[in-house]
Amino acid sequence: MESSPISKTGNDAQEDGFNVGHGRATQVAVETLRALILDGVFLPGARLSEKSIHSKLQISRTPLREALKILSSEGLVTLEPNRGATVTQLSLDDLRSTFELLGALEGAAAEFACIRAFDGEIDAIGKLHDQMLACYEARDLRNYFRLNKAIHLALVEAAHNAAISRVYCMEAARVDRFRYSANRDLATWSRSIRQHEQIMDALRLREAALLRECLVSHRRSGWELAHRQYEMEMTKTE
Amino acid sequence: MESSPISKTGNDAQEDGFNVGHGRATQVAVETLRALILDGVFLPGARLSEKSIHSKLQISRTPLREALKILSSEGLVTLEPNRGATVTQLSLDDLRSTFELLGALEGAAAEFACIRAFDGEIDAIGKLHDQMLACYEARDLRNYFRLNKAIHLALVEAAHNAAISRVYCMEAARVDRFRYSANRDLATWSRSIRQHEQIMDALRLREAALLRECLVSHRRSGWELAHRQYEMEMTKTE
DNA sequence: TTGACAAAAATTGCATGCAATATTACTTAC
DNA sequence: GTAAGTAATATTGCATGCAATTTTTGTCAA
Repeated sequence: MESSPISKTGNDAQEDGFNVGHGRATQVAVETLRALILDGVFLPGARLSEKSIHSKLQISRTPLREALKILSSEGLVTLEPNRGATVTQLSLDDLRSTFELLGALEGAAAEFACIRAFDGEIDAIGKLHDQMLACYEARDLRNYFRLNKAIHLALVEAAHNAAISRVYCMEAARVDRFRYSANRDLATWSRSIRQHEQIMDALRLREAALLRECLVSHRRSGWELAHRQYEMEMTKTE
Repeated sequence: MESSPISKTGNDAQEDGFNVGHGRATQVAVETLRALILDGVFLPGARLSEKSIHSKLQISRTPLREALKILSSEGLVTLEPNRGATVTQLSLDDLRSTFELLGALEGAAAEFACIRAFDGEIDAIGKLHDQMLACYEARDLRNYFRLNKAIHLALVEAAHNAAISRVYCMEAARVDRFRYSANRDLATWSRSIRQHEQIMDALRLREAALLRECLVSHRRSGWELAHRQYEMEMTKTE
């Protein structure tokens, strides 16, 4: 070797140590961006210019563009031809229709779960439920949300329907920010707890129609909270 | 101009006349590939190597790769790292779960449609229904399928729920090949017609529960047909 | 012939350069 | 000062070249 070692085609720009190797940059870009959007680091409406992200995340433009295309078809990012990407801004109608969709998915999942779930799965949901109750007693909102989300997901998965699970996860992610908002009074919180108690009872008895009814009602409450949260964010931003 | 006109960076390879201009290659790639996959030109399991498609469709690799990423998140294409893309092969379980999902979506849409649909929308569905009946009488299978699909779509759209419509279209496309298979005897066909009559009646009366019941029943029949079609294709291929 | 191993070819993944388009800054007339 | 027009700048879209990886081919020993 006569000259200094040339690693790749001008890869010298990448100075950080954790090069994940070949064939993962797009994947990394998708996951990083998705996390940043869902965690609210990139707020709705924010421009995601290729250059700014490139310099921030040290991801080259090609995998970045592929990632943006993927996130766009997930609905997290909005692409305008020759104008670049922005974080998708949900309209109130988007939010409403997505909540109705999630309700439909949970309702259907509930019926299938009553038929197909293993006893072990129901027990596992029961355990999550108990943990969630403990968080409620301790007024631990953060973990309450986490467990709440886990319960709803576990219930959907208990339906043993890959398509429903897949769509549910994707759509739920888009509106999570509004589902788990911090502004809830104790009355609202305790009502949610009571609904979850009913849900657990119906699930344990495998009463499909009843469980569906509980979930529909629960979701209606969830929508009202999300709606308020949405209005609040909008007025705050204005 | 002294030398011969240089158009773009070696764009001379593109000899066909219909250059759509700047900023549309990826879009074109997505739509072309999607059509080719859904029309069965590229069969499930077929490899979609970048080079072969590039030479066939005259689309350069960058927009092609972006298109494949998009189709992958739509579920039409399966990507394996460093191994390229293949047309997604649905397992029987994928097919079942997708049919169940479509049932859930149509069921929910039915209830919303009974509340929200304009009279004009219901009339329009009625017109499609009558046209479909005429195709049945004429034993015009091709147009029967086309109208059948249009009716189901119009019913979902009558729910005025963008999220449900979006997911329905995407998931329905993935399994269309199995829904509208040619191998149906007259008895099956006439049963489907009778179910559609009931659906129209329930919709006109805006009887949500009844309409849901009709759709669930209709879809169960559809699943049985699709299941048979799937088994047939599998045994034929083996 | 079969198996393991290695070289060669093919294929994917990524970085980058240039063209096309959009946006901003600037000039000038009114 | 404002509006319209134009030049300058920035940004996106795409083609291509090279590195990394996988697949195929070729070789030789058992």
